[in-house]
Amino acid sequence: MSAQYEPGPTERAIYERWIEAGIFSADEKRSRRNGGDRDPFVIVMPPPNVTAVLHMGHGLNNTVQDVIIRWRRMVGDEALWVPGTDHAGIATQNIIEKQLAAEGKTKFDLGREAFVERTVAFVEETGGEILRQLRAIGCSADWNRTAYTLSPELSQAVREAFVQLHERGLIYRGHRVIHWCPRCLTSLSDEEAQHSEEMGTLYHIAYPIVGAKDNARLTVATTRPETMLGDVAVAVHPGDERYQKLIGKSVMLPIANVEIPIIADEYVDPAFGTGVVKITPAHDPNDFEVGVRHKLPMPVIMAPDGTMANGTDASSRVPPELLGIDRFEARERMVRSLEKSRQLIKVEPHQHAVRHCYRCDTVVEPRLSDQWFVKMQPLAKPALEAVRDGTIRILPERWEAVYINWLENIRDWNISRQLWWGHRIPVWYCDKCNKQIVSRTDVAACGKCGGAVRQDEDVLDTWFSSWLFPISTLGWPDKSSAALAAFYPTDDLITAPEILFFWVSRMVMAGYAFMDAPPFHTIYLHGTVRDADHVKMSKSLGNGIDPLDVVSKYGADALRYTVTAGMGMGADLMLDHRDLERSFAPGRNFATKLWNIGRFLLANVGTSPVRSVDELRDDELTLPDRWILGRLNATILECDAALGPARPDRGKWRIEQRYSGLHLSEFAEAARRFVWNDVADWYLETTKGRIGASGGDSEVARAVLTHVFDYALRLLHPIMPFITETLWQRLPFPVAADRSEFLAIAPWPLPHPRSTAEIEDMSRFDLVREAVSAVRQIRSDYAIPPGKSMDVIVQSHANGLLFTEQAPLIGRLTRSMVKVGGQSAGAGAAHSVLADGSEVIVPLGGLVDLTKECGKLRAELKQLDVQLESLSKRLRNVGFTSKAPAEVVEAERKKEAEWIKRRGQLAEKVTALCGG
RNA sequence: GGGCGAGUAGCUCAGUUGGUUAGAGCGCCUGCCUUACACGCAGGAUGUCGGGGGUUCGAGUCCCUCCUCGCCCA
Repeated sequence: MSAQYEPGPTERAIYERWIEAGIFSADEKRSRRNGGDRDPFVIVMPPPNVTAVLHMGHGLNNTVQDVIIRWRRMVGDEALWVPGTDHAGIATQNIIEKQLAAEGKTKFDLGREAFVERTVAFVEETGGEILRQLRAIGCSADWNRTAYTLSPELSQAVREAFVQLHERGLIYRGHRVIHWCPRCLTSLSDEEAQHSEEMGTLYHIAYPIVGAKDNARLTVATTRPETMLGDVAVAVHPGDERYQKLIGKSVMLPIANVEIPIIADEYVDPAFGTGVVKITPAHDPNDFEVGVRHKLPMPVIMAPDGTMANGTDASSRVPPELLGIDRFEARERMVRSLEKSRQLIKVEPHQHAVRHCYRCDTVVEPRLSDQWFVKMQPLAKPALEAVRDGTIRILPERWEAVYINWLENIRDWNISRQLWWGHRIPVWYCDKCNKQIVSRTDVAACGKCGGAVRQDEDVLDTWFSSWLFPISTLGWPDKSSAALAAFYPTDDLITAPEILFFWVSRMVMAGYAFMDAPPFHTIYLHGTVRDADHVKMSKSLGNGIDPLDVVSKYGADALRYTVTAGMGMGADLMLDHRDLERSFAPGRNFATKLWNIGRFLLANVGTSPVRSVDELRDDELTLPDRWILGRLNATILECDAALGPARPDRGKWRIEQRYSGLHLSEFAEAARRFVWNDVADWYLETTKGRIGASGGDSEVARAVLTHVFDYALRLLHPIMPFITETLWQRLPFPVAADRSEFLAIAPWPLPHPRSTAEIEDMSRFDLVREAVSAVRQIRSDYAIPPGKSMDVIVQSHANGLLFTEQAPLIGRLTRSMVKVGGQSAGAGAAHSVLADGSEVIVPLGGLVDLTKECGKLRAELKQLDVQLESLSKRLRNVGFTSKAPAEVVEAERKKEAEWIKRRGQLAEKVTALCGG
């Protein structure tokens, strides 16, 4: 075995063997729902963009999923992790358009068909690269089931969903103001138009009142003066006394020179600005509502690309000198012009929310247009109820409130995108008879008049396909799909909070809408990966970490362990991109530690079969054996408690289980503590004198050490699959043991019932460890070189026998000669009093510093007195003894007795040594 | 403006329905290349649990209030 673990070649080879053995493939027939003998456990992967490359966000997200799916696979579930990608309409189209731009072309030069062909070719070549990268971090997805939103199967599901919802009256075509990205040239949903607080400017502009004798003017406040060319009215609140007399009159719109009415509408906030607002129905969603109420015209004064233009109903509102000018440039020019004509009254800084395109960050332009919408309220109802009644839980808990709040105020979903890349909307229009045909299959001619038809030019929002992922990837709408029967509903959905609305809540809606069942019972929202300054990692900011870089430097296991251990429930993960070594030290160090434990074990235990721990008799086991087996038991219980329960009991989460489980960092810590602090630091050291010796005890030590390491590797496998598999493959095993081919499918450890004897042994060995620490502390305090042997005397009333038995071990662990009982060494010794009142004495002759020794003991005594005083005070308090639970009081009494005993020992020592 | 969350060691975070002397990793200090491991071993230091008030026999944990930061939604 090499002295250094080499993750690179090892990981590749092992992954290959797993794939060849097909252990990641789930079998429908084995699912209990299909008559098999295993509970299905299913995770559907949040599909990355088909053009994406792996970043730490993916690394984190998929590590979490893999830890969970590997855990369930070992427990014995029919574990299925469905991988896939989505076609990412806007993002992918942007890439191709950029390529074209570099060639001096636009998509219009190619035409729609050629553009789509080129995009398909691009995706075929580079797409799915990210899924190959996921293999490098060990992801155990069922690659045979890899899905893609634009595949024929999933496209069929999209059409079926659209048509079904349309038939149910839940999809309709609407004419209204939507969010428009002038750069992507498409509409966006509310969720895709993300607002950020920005400092803008509030311009107060004077609109002359028509027919007023004294040249009176109304002052209107706006942050977007360029849109005033589309104003069709100014509005005041109907109850605003300042403007009562003006309602019904009109003002002259500056620059455009159009006369527009003064109207009254409840929507106006009289306290904001001057209490007068301009109404621009085609370029503001609220103004649009006002426009509808008052039956106002709706002139569009911008082209789709955000330049000023006389669009629908605008006649010549935009003056020639502004035509073709970008909206922001137009804003400045208009402000200058208003200033010149003294119609700019005031300019003040103003903080407001500005919406940006979530794909390209361009400021979104509200724009009047025709789009397809999904009516959300009926779909939201069961999705809301599912979380309220515990059918679905969200971890961390606080997100449930966010989810509920969003669904309660849900608005209709604009699913039209003016793109070429995506699922074309399955609607055909007959120009002859105006019939509109919504169809699952392509339509060639109008069914009513036989006239020619044309398909809707637009495509669907990418999320309209990904919201179907849990059902479409399993075969829906084919109701006879074996996969759907075996694996739906799925179990956990693991993703980042950013897409709770985009995707997660919509999947819940789709689950109920199309399967009448929730898609999963657990939503786990993990944190965000940030750099050392807490800034979210991103490629554009240059603060990203390439997971493959980490894999090649330190191994996938190091990456996975660091991520798992470093991430509290819902907490963000901080990693320093400038110092990978330090960032991933926890994982790398731990992997190395495992490797070295393995080296020790193989060098000492060897490879010949060991005895099975089940056949070891109690009287053969040493105290350390019983202790480590007890610790293993406790660790298994801790890991299970941190991870589970995996699913709700009878379809609904009971309140006491609802927020437990999936505490991956606690799972990682429990397993690490066992391996490092228990096995390596203590147990392994105790075997050093035993394994080499002849006789039966050597076999006992070989068996126990092998067993605890075997089980430790099983517990750690979900987190560090490669190194644990490598080591496990080399472990010696009992002859008769029924051993699986891979650790990846080896049974998850089960705890043994703990006996009273084991619990006693635990505290007995703890006392031995305390004695060892006491000796080591003395060695350190007196700077006695580690290599130099010392004499140690242990005096114990309570546990003399224990120390006599364990004296050789204590001696070996401290490099000393331990004698129990015997005469005190008097003044020339260092002392330590243990919890049970036993004393550890190290005679040091002239070496001992009496002042130092007395100071140490006195400080300890003083500290104990303070604690004892507070404890005794509590016990004297009748309120405490009468009101606190009996077992709490009892424990405190017991503790007091122990402390008093220890105090006596200490005080005696101080008197004897330091003269009181 | 509305809602939610966080503030615990230098840093990142645990801390279960209130109940031992508040923990871990990384970092820091001291000594060690002790034949598994210096990516390590042994020992050590470090906290008015954001401030204030309250409930309670008992508060990091529950309530109120203030301060700071973050997120989501208008």
